[in-house]
Amino acid sequence: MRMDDRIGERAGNSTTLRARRPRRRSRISDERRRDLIDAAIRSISEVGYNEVTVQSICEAAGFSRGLIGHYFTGKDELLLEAVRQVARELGDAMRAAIRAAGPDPYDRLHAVVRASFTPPGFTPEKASVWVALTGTARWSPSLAEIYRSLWRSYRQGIARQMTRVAEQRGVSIDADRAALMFTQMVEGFWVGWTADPVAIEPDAAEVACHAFLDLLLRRPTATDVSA
Amino acid sequence: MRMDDRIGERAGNSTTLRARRPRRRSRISDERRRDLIDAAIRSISEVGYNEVTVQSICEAAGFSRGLIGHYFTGKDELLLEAVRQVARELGDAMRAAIRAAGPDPYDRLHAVVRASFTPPGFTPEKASVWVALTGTARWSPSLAEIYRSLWRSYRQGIARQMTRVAEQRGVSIDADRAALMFTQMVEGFWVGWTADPVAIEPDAAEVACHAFLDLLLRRPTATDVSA
Amino acid sequence: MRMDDRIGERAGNSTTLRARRPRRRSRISDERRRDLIDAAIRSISEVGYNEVTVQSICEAAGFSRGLIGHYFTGKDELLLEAVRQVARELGDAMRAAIRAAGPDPYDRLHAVVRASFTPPGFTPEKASVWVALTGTARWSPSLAEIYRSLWRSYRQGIARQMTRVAEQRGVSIDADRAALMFTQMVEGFWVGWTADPVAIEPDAAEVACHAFLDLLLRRPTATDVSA
Amino acid sequence: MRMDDRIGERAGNSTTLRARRPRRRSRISDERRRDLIDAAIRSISEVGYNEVTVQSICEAAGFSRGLIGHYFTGKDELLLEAVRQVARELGDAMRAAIRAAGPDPYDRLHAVVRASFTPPGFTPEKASVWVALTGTARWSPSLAEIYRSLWRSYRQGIARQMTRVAEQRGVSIDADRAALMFTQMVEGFWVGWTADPVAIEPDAAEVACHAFLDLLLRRPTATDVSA
DNA sequence: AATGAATGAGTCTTCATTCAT
DNA sequence: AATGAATGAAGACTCATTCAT
Repeated sequence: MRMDDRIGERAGNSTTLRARRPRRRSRISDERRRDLIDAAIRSISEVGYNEVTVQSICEAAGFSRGLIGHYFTGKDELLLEAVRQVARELGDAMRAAIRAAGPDPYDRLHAVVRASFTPPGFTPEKASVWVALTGTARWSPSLAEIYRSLWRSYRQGIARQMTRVAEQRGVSIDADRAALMFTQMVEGFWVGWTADPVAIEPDAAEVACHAFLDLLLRRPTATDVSA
Repeated sequence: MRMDDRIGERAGNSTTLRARRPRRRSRISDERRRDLIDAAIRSISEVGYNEVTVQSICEAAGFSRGLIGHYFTGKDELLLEAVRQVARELGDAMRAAIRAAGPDPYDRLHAVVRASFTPPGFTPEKASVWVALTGTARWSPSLAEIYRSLWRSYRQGIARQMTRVAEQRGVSIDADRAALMFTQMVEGFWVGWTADPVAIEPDAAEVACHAFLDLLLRRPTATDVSA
Repeated sequence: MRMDDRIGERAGNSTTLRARRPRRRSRISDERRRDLIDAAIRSISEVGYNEVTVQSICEAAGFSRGLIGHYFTGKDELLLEAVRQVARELGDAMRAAIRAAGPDPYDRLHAVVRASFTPPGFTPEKASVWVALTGTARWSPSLAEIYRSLWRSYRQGIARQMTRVAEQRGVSIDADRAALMFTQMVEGFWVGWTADPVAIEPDAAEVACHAFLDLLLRRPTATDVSA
Repeated sequence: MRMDDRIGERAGNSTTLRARRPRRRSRISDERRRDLIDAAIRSISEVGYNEVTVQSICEAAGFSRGLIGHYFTGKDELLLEAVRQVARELGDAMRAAIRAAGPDPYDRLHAVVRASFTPPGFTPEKASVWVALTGTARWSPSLAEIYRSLWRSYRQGIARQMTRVAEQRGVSIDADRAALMFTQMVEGFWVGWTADPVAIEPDAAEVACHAFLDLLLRRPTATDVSA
């Protein structure tokens, strides 16, 4: 199916080509949209992004095929909303973890690590949707945008905390580069777990990321040569 | 399209229901298979794994649609071969880089890093095919197998060299975990570059990975807390 | 096209690889299935079993090509149902004729003959579908089964009535063999009419079959040598 | 595949639309044509008329796919020749049987019966090709013509012999009708054996046809009522 | 003479979408 | 609000045929 990026915007805002009544947002309307989005997430996770069909989604939602047309301009929009939803929940989980970790930047970093590999931030469903997204983003501006914004804000937060820890410890680091290394390692673990869950387990991934932070933020020896 | 994993094996071995001519491997036959595989790689890279069609491949190859049937069981087998080909070339490039780097394990590690982000190992085409693979492997045993084998051998090589460097330097590391961290960081950079080529550039990725190695293998301070 | 005999069973029972909605039998659903089956019969009769296409059927039914997928697993299933339908109607017509003929076995035999060459049992459409079936049954277990069951029951009924007439008249016959001769003669006339309608007309065929019955069931001379 | 009846004529005579070198009949040329025709017969018998492909024929002949174009205008012509060949051999076998039976018309009739259900006239291969023909003749003028001519001559011969026997015995029969009954019974047995070889065996068929002749040609009682 | 490489038309099937009820 | 009937476009695959070698 072709990701039609013109309808990537929110349904409410978009003016699609063929006139379509905007269906004012009632209580039940929101509920159905949500039902379908959740079903889409489950369905992607189950059969894969390529194999999802309107049929498989509506079956997962317990509704008939035709319903989708009442709440979304089409399959593409629904899928996009589903991915957006996952991205939003990932971001929310991170923020919540940071908030819960208290003010200490070191604690916060490790809280982010934990949140990155344990529910509700990391779940099999979310991870597989996310990885499906990464595998398609290159050819879909809308998905790429979702990808960019999640990591951009994640990365910024990480860099900020790293800077503070480094300052606390008197360590000098290139925070931007370190944050980049960190986010891509996390990304790599997500992808790895999805593609090869035997070799890459969430627990090990979490431990590895904690270790990376410590490696990065430990005080170097006098003779240290690292850049 | 459904990745039918039963036909993942080489065409020569598979016995489909309808007897299929074993197609003696002639010179031209091999050449055409190669042509089509290359075209498939280009086509995946151009339009994405989901959007590749027999037509897009054959157009890229400069042949008519029907030709695929002469050299492959079907589209699925061709795509699989294309992905295998990419994986093989990635592996070959790594091995060649190591060989070229000479015997020193430290040089070898950095050579692998370089090869991971510069041609011929890393090319936009290969990277995008690879990332398409990672986004689908979860739902396709054949793709998952390709994924596993590439990283498994890559990881082993890395761990071996890391162990040797650590011994040389008198540093104690958990080589397996370090290798895991390393491979997933590389994977994360590949995915990141593909999905967001502006934020993540191959050069920066390479620098970051070199830095990671140094971080990992530098002599720690007496007070260091890392595992 | 290949007659896939694995899907010869009713759609409701079959479990195909991809789960297929059992399609609740609604009023309109039954009606459409029937429409398509009738159209398939017309289409076979018109262009021949080998030349029937999904398109020719749907055109005959006045629907679009895609509809077939809603009501049948595929073309094969539809064709099989069409042939089953013809066989069923043939059997029904015979039974109805026998019932209408009253209790006398001699009357019943001739009623069967009449029904075998006049509507509604025998119609050009039914005959041509039937003959198409006979020409393919050898290579299709499902069609062969249809063939077998029709004639088996036809033959049994004939043999029973023949036995009774023979008893009435004090004639000794080998009823099974006679029934076999009879059914194959009828079959031969059907085939003959279809392939060469000029030489073999239904009227003549009917007369011939009546004559055969009389020949068989007449009282023999004292010197008769027939077995 | 569409039976293109315009090329039903012999290759040598026909002027097909696209210019085609007539390929003068050399020794080897005739041999190859014959090879291909035989292979076509085997192939029809094996996979059915509908499923025969140029590939299956050429494989059966031990040649490559392209060869067919050298000796026939196309698949259709080859199939037609194959069917013609079968019809010719059936006719030849009947004539040979009659000749071998000597001058007595009664012997001749039974010789025809025997030849109709035993090799070389009747063989599984020939029978299945023949039945495939009967199932398609309705929609193909060329096949219909083959059908007609075989039975026409068969029927004439039978009628002639029946007349002679009837005269010898002083029995009055409608020879044409009797011949028709006879040929259609034979046809019905052929079809029946092909479609349901368990219920209808050649031996039983032969016995039944002998019985039919005796039934037909026995001296009737004074009170006989048959027409 | 024979091969097999290449073509492209034709067919079945899937599926997103529309719409009357 | 929800259904499911119907459409038609798009894709994969088969296969007869052509033709250079």
